[in-house]
Amino acid sequence: MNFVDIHLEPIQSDTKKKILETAIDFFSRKGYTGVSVRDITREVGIKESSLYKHFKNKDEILETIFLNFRIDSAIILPPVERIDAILEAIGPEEFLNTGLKNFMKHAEDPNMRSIWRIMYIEQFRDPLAKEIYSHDIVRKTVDFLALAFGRMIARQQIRPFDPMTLAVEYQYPLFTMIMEYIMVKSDGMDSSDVERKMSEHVRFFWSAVKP
Amino acid sequence: MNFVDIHLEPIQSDTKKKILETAIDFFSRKGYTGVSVRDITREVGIKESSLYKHFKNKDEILETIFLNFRIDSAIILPPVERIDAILEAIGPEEFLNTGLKNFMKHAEDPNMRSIWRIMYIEQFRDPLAKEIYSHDIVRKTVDFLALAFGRMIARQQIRPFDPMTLAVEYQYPLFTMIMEYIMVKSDGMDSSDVERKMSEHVRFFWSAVKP
DNA sequence: GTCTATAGTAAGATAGAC
DNA sequence: GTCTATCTTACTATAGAC
Repeated sequence: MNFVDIHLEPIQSDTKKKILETAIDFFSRKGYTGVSVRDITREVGIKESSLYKHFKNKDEILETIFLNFRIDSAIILPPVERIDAILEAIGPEEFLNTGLKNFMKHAEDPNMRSIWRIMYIEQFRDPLAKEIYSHDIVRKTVDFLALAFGRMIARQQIRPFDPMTLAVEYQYPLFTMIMEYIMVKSDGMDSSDVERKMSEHVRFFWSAVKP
Repeated sequence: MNFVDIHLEPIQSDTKKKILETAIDFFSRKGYTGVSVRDITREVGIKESSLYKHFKNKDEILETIFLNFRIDSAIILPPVERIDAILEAIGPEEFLNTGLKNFMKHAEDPNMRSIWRIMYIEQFRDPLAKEIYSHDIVRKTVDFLALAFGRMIARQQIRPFDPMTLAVEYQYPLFTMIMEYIMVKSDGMDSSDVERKMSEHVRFFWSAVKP
């Protein structure tokens, strides 16, 4: 995974990258307040004082993680302007399946999954984490889907429900499943049950809305 | 709210109760590792050493919280044996609405909502919290619903889908909505949007499965 | 069951040599 | 950019007087 620092510059230094990856791993398992700078530097193999040559303080590490989450999660959804073109090309059922595939690709990276865990935890403690999760993930996704379902209805590709209701009905179960998926994978367990649930959901939803 | 200690004895002492409620409040906002014994005793108005007359250590406070969550969350669902009687009495749509009402009543207590936040946070860090949330909440609820939907199908009260699929389709969106509800309420914000989403979900689901 | 006092450890962070 | 050394504060927990 390619990280950027808080000035959006790519992180080149191996040590800085290792600090970040270790922090991501530890924060995701113990929470930000449950991990000390000592824990991180011990794992990286440097002294505590050296860490401060790479990050101003412990908080800047978390900021960096949040920033990279923002950037990398932004590409899960295609731009709103492309909705019509996509619906034209592949139809609504495949539209939904492709969205799922996009997320799965995004979540292939273990670092990314760990960052999801961090967002889940820190949203309760950190106002910025909460803002990022509830805005960049929840709201953005639901708004995008409401638009997409609106277009599907206009094209008579699905039955005429309220688009926002459809967006919630489609995405809210997925939010729970995504959390389960992140959990299962980070425990090194088999994820096929969760993935089956996701496919089954798309199927059920489609059967409920198809014309 | 009436708490019990780790030996299942009701907590009578006002100080012990105040320690527990303060811990619940603080843990729910900053996480277990983000709150010190000092933070708690300062708020309660006692010295740190006094806290150890009530709890063996910091960990025992968390154990007590988990135990009380287990006990109080267990009464959200009626016993499995009563499913048929309930379906007989009120029918499937009202069955679902009543389930929602039961949860809402359970979540009326601010302490209870704070404990839900604690479970959300600590499941990522604490194996016991994870076990409680994923078993006592997720699995138990879904299994209960699968049974209930199976009975509804046998009674021809809904269309014959796979009961487990129905359970997931019904409950997984609610898990996300419950989390939203807990969040919104603990921020002192208006919860009517989330509550509307819940009702709307029951309506949508019912329209998808009704005979 | 409260307090004062204190032990012993761990925390975040900095100074300055190399 | 790494290290040693250190500062200061904060942490959990206990001893013992009242």
